Amino acid sequence: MATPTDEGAREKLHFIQRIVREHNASGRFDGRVCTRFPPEPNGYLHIGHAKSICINFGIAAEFGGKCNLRFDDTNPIKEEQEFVDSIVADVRWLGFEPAEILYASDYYGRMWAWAEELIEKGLAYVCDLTPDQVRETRGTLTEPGRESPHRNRSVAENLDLFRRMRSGEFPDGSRTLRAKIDMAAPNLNLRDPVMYRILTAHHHRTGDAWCVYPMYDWAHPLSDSVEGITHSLASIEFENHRPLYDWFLDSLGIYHPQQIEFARLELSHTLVTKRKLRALVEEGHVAGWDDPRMPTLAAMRRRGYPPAALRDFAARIGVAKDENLVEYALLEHCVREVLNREAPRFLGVLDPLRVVLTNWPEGKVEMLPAVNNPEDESAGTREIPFSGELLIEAADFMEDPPRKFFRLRPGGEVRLRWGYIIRCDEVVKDAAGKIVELRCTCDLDTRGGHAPDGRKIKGTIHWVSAAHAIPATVRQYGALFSVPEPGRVEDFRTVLAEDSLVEIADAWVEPALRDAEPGFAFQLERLGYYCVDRDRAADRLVLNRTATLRDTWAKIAAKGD
RNA sequence: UGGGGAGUCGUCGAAUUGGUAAGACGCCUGACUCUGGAUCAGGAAGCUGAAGGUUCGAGUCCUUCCUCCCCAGCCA
Repeated sequence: MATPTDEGAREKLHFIQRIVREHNASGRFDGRVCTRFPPEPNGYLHIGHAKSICINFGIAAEFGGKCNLRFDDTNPIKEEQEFVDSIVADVRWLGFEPAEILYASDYYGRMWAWAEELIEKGLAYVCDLTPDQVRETRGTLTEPGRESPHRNRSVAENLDLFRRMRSGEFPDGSRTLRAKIDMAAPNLNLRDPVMYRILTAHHHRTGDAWCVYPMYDWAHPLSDSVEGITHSLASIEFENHRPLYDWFLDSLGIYHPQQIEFARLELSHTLVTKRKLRALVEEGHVAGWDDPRMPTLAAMRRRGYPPAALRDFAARIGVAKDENLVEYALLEHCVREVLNREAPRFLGVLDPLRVVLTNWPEGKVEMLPAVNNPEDESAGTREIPFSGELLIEAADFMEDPPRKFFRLRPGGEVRLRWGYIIRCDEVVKDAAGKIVELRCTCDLDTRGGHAPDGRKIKGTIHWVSAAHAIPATVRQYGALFSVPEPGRVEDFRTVLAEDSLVEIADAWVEPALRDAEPGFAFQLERLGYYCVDRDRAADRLVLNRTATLRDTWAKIAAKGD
């Protein structure tokens, strides 16, 4: 393993990597590295969790250690098996295999024994105060709290009461086990924190075996200790809890991991708060936890984001302690980078405009070869049917175009991708003046798009053969919120973007896409990256737009106005 | 106004730890191009929250101040 003094000293390491190196160098954990990702199974994982997962599994892999997936399942009221299943699936999808999948609830027995040990040491007591009374006696940020009248019960009485709490003798909320620390501590977490509360609830794993459940602050350090975790990586809001983490472990005199806190990720134009995401789902602002507009991993998977892009994103945003708001554009960049390299290309038209080739032989259909992926020769080629009646993108024709518009115009020429060069001879309009058809001449000598006379054709547009194209419903997704920091607005519901989902029912794609399976990711040339949604039916293709392509023309056009 | 954290280009984020402010995304130019994609080349953009101080020299050390975040769940 590298030490801080060797060549590696010049590498750019983040502060956690540095700490681990120092520990390895000093032998604090005998060169061992063991981390854990500890989600509570009360919701779906989001992009913020992906950062944590990548850091925890990444540190373990980097130092030849291991990383566990441990469910922090200490609150049966909020937790469900559905969430543990989705979390396991999401972690694996992201590309990580836990050394072990464990549950804090696996340690309930040991935790109980340790609690009795603390009582015997005079460091914990059963308190009969109600929740309201506990709050009233806790003090405030500037005033110390008052000691509970039950603080000095005898060990025997505490033990007796504690065991009776477990046997179901007392009603919910009537008693708690509290650590006897310091009601005047400036750190509120040290003012005799609750270790156990009485909760008559069915637990998704332990069933009805318990009616007392441990609090996070008590359960977490013990779970870490049991598993031999070396570096307990937590988000910054747990920094205030570290003294308590240390106090429990030191009071018990058991193996003591090092807790290290890092800043959680904030992503622009979205929310990474479970509570608010739940509200979006429950209030129907989105179609579910995996609605492709959501920042959950399930949604990103459905949207077509490759897991490799998320890992790359996590690596690029870095690890530090200051608050940060990462621009969504960086995530999109990572997504495009992977997809550009891997996604096969196809042609499809979202807003069709009919083109009739007046000189094309009646009824003739030609199969034209097309390259599947210019970034990957091994992706091979396919054939696309070409005929005398085509559909092109309405935006690729302008009757009176501005300067620098090099697509189709009256009397102008344009190349059909992988096809022929055509010239627009006539614009057909309906009674309302709307353009409904273009009558064009096809230069029959330009098959494949090459002009034998060497003339330059600046524009190339996408198309499909009207008779062969298959219909598709396309869901175009954009940012869920119209402002960069919806989390800072009084009510995030007021800044929900109205056009975050635009469904196009009349899109047409080339026939090669007919049998594409849900999840299949590809590029619709000149439009963006798409994937087949699980909503697709045998007779109806449903596509999700994963991301757009960079659109230089849009910028030019916008400036022109 | 108690305690704990944090302040470096628009956004992230480095700086061998006192030695003369990386890189990435975004933005702007240009080249190239059968995706106005991709790629390539170049550019603008921070005097490092502020003010003092130490020093030949400070983002790095000292002092004072300012701003932001977290904590008063029997949530995690």
